[in-house]
Amino acid sequence: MAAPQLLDPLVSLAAIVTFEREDEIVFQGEAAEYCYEVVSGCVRTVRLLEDGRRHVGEFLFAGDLLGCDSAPQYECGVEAVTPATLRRYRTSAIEDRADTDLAFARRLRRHGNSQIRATRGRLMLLGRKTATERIASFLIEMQARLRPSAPGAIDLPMGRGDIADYLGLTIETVCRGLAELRQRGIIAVDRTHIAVLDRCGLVRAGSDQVQ
Amino acid sequence: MAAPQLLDPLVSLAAIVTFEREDEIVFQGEAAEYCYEVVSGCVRTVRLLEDGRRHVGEFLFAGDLLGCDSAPQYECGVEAVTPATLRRYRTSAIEDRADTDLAFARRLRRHGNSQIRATRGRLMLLGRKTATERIASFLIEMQARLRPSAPGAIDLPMGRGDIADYLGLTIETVCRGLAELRQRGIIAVDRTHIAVLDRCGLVRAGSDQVQ
DNA sequence: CGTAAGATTGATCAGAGTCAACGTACGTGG
DNA sequence: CCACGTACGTTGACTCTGATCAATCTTACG
Repeated sequence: MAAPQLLDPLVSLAAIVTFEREDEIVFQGEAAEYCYEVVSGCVRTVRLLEDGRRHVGEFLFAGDLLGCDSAPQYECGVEAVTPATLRRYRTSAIEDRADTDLAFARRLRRHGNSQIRATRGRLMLLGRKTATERIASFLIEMQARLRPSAPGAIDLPMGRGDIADYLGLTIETVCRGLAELRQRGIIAVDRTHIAVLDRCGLVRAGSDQVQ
Repeated sequence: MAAPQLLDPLVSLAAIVTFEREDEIVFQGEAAEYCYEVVSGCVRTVRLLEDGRRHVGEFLFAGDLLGCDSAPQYECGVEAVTPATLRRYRTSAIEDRADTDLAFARRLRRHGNSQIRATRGRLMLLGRKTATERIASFLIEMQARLRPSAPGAIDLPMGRGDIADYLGLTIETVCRGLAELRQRGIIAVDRTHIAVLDRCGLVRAGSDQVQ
């Protein structure tokens, strides 16, 4: 997700915006005037069905981009998981730059391509993996994306409800999956803090090797 | 998925390749040298887990593009659902053109963005919708993408197994979901031929309106 | 210290998966 | 042209994973 320096050429055009925990950053369906780069904190994209079913599309951390897919309206809401600081760009500024700067356009294209690949990987997870496999895959993803405070440590900024909605499960099933991985000696769990004790076991539990 | 004329500027560089039903067009993991445009027929992208679980990423029809995300290897296999004709381009030809032609680069970017949006819509489907909702959404998608032989007619080129792997279900559950929609008077089913009798009912059954 | 929000665990339920039987259409060859 | 065989689709019976409902525990915070 991180796209180092992708928007650096435009940084002088950015407004800095800050949000508290649980603040609404973008509303689903609103006209998509801005896109964002996360400077610090964690945010989530959220979609709702009429009856209240909720889906978290992705979690975004420092360096990640948001809303750069130039849809006319935001197709999902964006909310702050933790206090968060973002740089806000006009969508048109990005488009204009891409329309005049080939190197910038190439980097934007590469970023979009890696987004597609990441999203497609999640389709297999949601369509075909068991609850425990999803949780193991999630921990592997977070370990790769979060700076560890100690080797093997994962400090999750989001609660169990967010994880559940990200993985297409319920809160209770997330708890039970974590408990199972703990009982198998693969991780240690303490609320937001996870310690990976057996990295290979975790990868195996996630069924992440294909073919 | 369709991107009218996107690759037209390169059409003189294309090789025409044809495949029979169930032929392998691209192997998962292979070096991604080519990308394709479907000229006729239907193809599917497929991913496998070690234990044989299968996921169909997408179905592609005439005008749709394939493998244009410039990954170093193909992240999923591609197979012919029906006899199919494709135009084959070197990935490098597309990249080179995008690196020198701003208008082409913009169209390629728009295409990628619409791919991302379509894929994200599928995340909600796989993560939060019931079997019958998935099937209703699938029929709505196919109705929009396939040329109808008569008003309300959907002639599915793919079998129940492919539909099941596309929706994260089993063959039996797909059959039962179709049977339920039939019993509710929303569709008529005859093997590959579906008739939509109650378009509004189908949309409602798919829970496709958000918020 | 009291309260509230979140996490965990247990008991029960239901939706989808599995296993199995049967039906139907199509293709091949006698 | 019919008989057979095969592949695919459908339906039924039963199972199981994960959802739901409920109670308890933990932690953070006023």
